[in-house]
Amino acid sequence: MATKRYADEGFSDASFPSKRARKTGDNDDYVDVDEDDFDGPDSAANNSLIPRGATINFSALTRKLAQNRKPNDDEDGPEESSLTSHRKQQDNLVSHIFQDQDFSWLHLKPDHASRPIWISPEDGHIILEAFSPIAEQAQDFLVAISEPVSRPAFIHEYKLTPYSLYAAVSVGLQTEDIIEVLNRLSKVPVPESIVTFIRERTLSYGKVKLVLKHNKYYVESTHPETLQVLLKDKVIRDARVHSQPTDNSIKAATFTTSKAPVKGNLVIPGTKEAEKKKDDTTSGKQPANGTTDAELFTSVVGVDADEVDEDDDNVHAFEIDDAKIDDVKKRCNELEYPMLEEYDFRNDTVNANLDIDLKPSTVIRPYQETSLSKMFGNGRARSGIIVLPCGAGKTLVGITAACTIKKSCLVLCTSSVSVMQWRQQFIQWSNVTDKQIAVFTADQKEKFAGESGIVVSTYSMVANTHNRSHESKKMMEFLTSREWGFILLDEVHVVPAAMFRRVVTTIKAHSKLGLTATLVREDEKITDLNYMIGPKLYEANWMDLAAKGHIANVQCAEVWCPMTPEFYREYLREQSRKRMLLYCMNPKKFQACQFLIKYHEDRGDKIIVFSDNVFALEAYAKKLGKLYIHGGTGQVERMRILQHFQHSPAVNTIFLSKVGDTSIDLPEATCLIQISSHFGSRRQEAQRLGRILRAKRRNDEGFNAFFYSLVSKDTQEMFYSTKRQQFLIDQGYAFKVITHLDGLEELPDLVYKTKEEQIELISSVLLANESEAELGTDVRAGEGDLAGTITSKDFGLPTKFPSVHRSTGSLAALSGGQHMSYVEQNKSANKKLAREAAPRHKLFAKREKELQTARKGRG
DNA sequence: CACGCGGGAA
DNA sequence: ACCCATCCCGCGTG
Repeated sequence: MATKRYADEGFSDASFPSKRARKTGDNDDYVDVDEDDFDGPDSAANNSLIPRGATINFSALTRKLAQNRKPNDDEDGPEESSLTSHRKQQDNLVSHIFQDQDFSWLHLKPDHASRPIWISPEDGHIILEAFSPIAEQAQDFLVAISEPVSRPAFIHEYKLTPYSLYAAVSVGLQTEDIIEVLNRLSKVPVPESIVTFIRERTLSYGKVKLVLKHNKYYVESTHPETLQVLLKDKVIRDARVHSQPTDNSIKAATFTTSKAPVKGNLVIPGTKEAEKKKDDTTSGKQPANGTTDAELFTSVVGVDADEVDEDDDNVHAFEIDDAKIDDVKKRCNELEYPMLEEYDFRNDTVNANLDIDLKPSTVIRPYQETSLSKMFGNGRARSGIIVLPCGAGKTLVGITAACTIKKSCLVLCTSSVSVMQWRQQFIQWSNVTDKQIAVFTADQKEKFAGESGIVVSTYSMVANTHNRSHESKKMMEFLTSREWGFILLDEVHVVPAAMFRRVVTTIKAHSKLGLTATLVREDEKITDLNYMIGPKLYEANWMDLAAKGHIANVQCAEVWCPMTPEFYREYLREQSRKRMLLYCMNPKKFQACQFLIKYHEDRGDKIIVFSDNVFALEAYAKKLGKLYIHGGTGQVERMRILQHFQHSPAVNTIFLSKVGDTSIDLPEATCLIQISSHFGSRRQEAQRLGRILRAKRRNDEGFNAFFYSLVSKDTQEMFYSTKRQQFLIDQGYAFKVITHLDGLEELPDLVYKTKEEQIELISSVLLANESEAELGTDVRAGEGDLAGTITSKDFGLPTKFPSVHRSTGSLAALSGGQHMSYVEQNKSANKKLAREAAPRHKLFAKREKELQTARKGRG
């Protein structure tokens, strides 16, 4: 094996990794063949990831290179012409996927077929062949260094960003190792531009840590020169504490040097390791290598962990005054050396320990263990964010982290319902006692007894500045006056909101863990989290978890409901707000909803129907004779309805408004129907889907849960629906479009079957709308607007109305012998729609312009 | 003091 | 371009 060979050649000294990286980082390495490389076929065949030592078949190589020439090269002869046509065919296929991007000029490595990734030199996008035998390991690596963009079945897309690289460095990866592994995985040599980008972005990011150790704060780095740079700054220099009074000029150049932290004998409770430890009394040995950072590399490229970590053996640090921490942090951000926070909780003797542990019966799942190993990989608690889908056990991850740190812990949630849930789950999974855990909300203001404990509260409780009750003030003093070992931020995607971000600064916590299922917002504030909390430590792949049976396998579908002529006429003449009501109340949608409920109730499913619009919610639920909950429903009534839904065989369907998105502890459901889905919130869509991910029974059909979006055809809903689905599509969910529900017409007691009923529905909608409109100060409809004219007030996009692209021709062909007729809505088509609808990014706009002028020049 | 209501905030 | 939720507080009852 080539790695071995390097060791034999004597490169295994301390500088080995960077030396080797320099060698392989040279792109020509893969094309230039020196005789050293002809060392037999076995060396390459055994390990597809070895860049050098591959047997190179020259004719194959030249053929490869020829094939990768631009297609418009001149060709003659009969053979070439067939080749040309083949190439054209290929080109069509490829350009369909990659749009206007053509990278066929890139040199493929000779053994490219066994390497699973491809890197775009222009924008740092990485394409992964998910069907590669080593895809899983490659995925582990890619998740660590880049941002997952899209992960459908076969081809995954990732993107290198400054943040992702920041995160990579922070979990312990080194610049040259990142480049090296990328190079080994890649079909094409890692482009120079990308190498430069990685070097630039990892030069300062993630290199500096703020560590609390033996109750002193240290600025720590594996690179002494980085510390020197920081000390050139006055603010930081002034914050420095010299342990022994020595002459500054000499002392300034020397740092405390110690062994780099290792995981050592830290055991995360609930893991297999912990299980082993219990049986094994002679537990002096290092735990089995399976969770360390270095393992990442071993699994991917077969480099020994020792080799990779050699640079990392020592860390250098200087102490700083704890009163000046905030100044130093701020200054480091300004200097572009953001400090990662690490908490050496095992050596914190000032803050009292909290005697909690997981119950012996509690065992965590492999991916939960993986996410926690990213956090505790070096034996300290790193601050950061863990992204897991709903129903995958985020709470247990948080609780396990708290049980590992064993210090006072503050948990913050978005609603009081989840406050109670967290408390309940803590008691369920760990041996925490009633006295150790306290709740702080508007109606319960408890403190824990003793030195240490857990407080569960809401963001608004802690962030609130105005109008404090006396009790709250006292409680806030309690929270702000003490040092917290650990702060858990549930639904961390809400934290960037201007108000909530205050909590991060007012509470003193040594380590912060953010949990979320959907690290997306429609604004760009999500990136702020990198510096407010820490980097993303782990993100699970939904499809992966579904395949392994941890979360439900969901069939997603978009049901197109045509508008009745009467409704469509009203729709066209109305303003946006009334339009929404009209497409929600579309009789065809009513019928589709009724049909789907019947269909799934007959299968024995439990169904939740979501509607953002309360008017529609009430109308649907009443018409179809189902129970419903919305914001106005009292707490007691809510519980009663949910109880019925959960236990009574007579109640299999409930209707929910936005209350269902968060703040309701929903029982398990297996089918979900959305009847109103306007604004394009990807997060809401994902959150709703998450409501059925817990369902894992009925495995016989292959799918355990169903997710339907009912969409009124040729309305704005089509556009929003596409936008909303984007997050799930990126996670790998395929939305099918249902244009016809077979058997709907034959449904007994089908609602709104006659024209008279439909007309009546319209007038009730318009009437309700009138009275409701009086409350608001909506702009009245323009007097001169004619029916059928799309006014300029309408969303500003009249020419790009998405329905134009979505309408299908013949429906007859789609209705097969099945209960439902499906037509595949492919991902790229969805993406295309989204791209056309949304304003293009500057970069793309520029590119497009260039291409257009180029085309003009040619034609 | 346990409620239910209305108000303000975001 | 926007409604629906939540939260907290304070006040009034039984």
